[in-house]
Amino acid sequence: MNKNESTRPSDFIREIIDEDLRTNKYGGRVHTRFPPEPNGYLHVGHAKSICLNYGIALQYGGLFNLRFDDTNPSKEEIEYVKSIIEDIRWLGADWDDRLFYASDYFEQLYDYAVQLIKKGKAYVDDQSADEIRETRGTLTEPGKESPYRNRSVEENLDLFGRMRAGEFGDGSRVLRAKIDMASGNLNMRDPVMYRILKATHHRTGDKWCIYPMYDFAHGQSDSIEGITHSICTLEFEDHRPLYDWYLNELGIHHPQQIEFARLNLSCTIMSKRKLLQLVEEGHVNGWDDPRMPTISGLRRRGYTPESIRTFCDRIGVAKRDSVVDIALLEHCLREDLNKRTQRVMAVLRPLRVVIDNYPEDQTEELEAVNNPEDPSTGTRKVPFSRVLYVERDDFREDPPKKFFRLAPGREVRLKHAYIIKCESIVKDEKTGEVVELHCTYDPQTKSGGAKAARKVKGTLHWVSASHALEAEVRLYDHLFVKANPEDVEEGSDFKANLNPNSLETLASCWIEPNLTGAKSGDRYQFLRLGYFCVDPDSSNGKLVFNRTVSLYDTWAKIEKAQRKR
RNA sequence: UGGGGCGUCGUCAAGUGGUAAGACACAAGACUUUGGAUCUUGGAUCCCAGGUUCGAAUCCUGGCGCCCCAGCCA
Repeated sequence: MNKNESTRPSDFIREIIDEDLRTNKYGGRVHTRFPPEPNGYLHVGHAKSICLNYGIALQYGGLFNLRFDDTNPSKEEIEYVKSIIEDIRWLGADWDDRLFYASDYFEQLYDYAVQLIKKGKAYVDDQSADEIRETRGTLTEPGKESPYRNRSVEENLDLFGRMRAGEFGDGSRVLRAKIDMASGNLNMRDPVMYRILKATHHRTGDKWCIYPMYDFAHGQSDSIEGITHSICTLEFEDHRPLYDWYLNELGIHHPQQIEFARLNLSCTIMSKRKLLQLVEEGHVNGWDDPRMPTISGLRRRGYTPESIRTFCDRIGVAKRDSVVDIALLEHCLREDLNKRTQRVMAVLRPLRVVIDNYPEDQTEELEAVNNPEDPSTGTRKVPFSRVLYVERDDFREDPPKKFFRLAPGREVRLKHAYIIKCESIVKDEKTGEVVELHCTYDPQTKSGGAKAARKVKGTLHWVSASHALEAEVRLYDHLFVKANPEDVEEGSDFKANLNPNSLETLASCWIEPNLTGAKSGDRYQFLRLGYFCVDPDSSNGKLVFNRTVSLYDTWAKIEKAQRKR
């Protein structure tokens, strides 16, 4: 990420920060954080938050912390903290040595709780979870005060100490803040601060058997770290009064919580719970399945961190619920890949072509530009010979209007090579399927040659049959068929909208020999087809490619329009 | 019938009383040895209704609509 402010849009959060800087609210400091709970993998929605928080720190010359909100040992795992760290690094955010965990603060948090008890602002409640729920009231009715609400400070102190000591069973008691059971804001109706959970924590082990709730841990952790602007999503708006209450009662450094709308993307889902469901029920092949909106999925798919950052900049930051068209993400991807990716030829659905008038034993090394967008990347040699493969889609026995590709009697240019003409076709006797094309080439039309200027309507990519490498190619499409996956019939759920064709595997494709030795993660543009990257499933013997995103396909659009007529 | 938010082009999103940026998508065209890339062109009166004002998307009043909250989850 860079701090190029001219391209960075302003938003209401930066306006608040500008104002705080103007009034010297935090002594000119700007300090943000990203506070993930390690109970799942990060997705693009998190990327938006990371880019926002890190971007602001960078822009204002401030600091950015990574802090795991690990206050619920029953849901959290070390596997998730590892993946989260890896993903944020990959995205390009940098927290220097400020990697923290809410669990680092358990002792301090405990002390804060004791302070509140001493102030008469917190009490131990012996009611069961059910009783607490029942007495919380409803959206329209106030709650009832707990019979234990007015215990003495001494008794509360004693009980809380014994809770920590492990004298009581899970769920038998909680520590509650004493606020207002009649508040219109349910979060203020004596919220639970600590619960008893005899579970092993991935960092603190069995040291604790009481754990702070999010509301009690989050704001105080922000405070301890000296955070100035605590940026979170809209659903925490209702929690801000509580966030403020704890900090005010404790009289400690008071960051400002600011809420923004989380990212929603069309044709996919962002709920961690549902993503987990897709993984566990085998609808996808893991968290890093290239169809997943997870950072690890996007990475494996071939997305660049730059393209994701650009995307996050372009979608803006606001407070209204919104659904961003996934086409924008894909546009940012293509824009980046177009500039940086080497062009290469690959034939996904091969159709054999024999150039009848080309010498049987001859091979030419033709010069091919690596990237027309970046001449400094130079050229490479591509072998040409008598037997080639072209794309099956590039031939039609009975071509429709505006079809500029190969057909009986038609001429076409082979990229970097010659103009060829289709003289005859060979069909499978039984199925009638076209299995081979016989063509002639015009030696005068060699690319770069004297008479190369002759124009033909179409240009095809190709590969020399005897030189090409065989590869597996995985084509991906949107995970869901509807823009809004939740748009389903009564009684059904989002899985009904899963796209049955989101993955198509092509087992034997042919790619130009220059890709020998391509490594996992390497990205290429397959000419006229799209951007592809080498999947980690590749072995020495066989390369496996993921289609990151297709190229804009004007012909497909024309054809679709023709079908409508 | 409680509390908290939000409503500007198909989708995001600027605009902060002076006469509706930009991006994506879409459509049309130019160019092209990737039907790629690139370039040009096109389109919103701002949820509704009143009001204030010379002038309102921006201010006031009243509606309507959408989202979030009743975990000892975050």
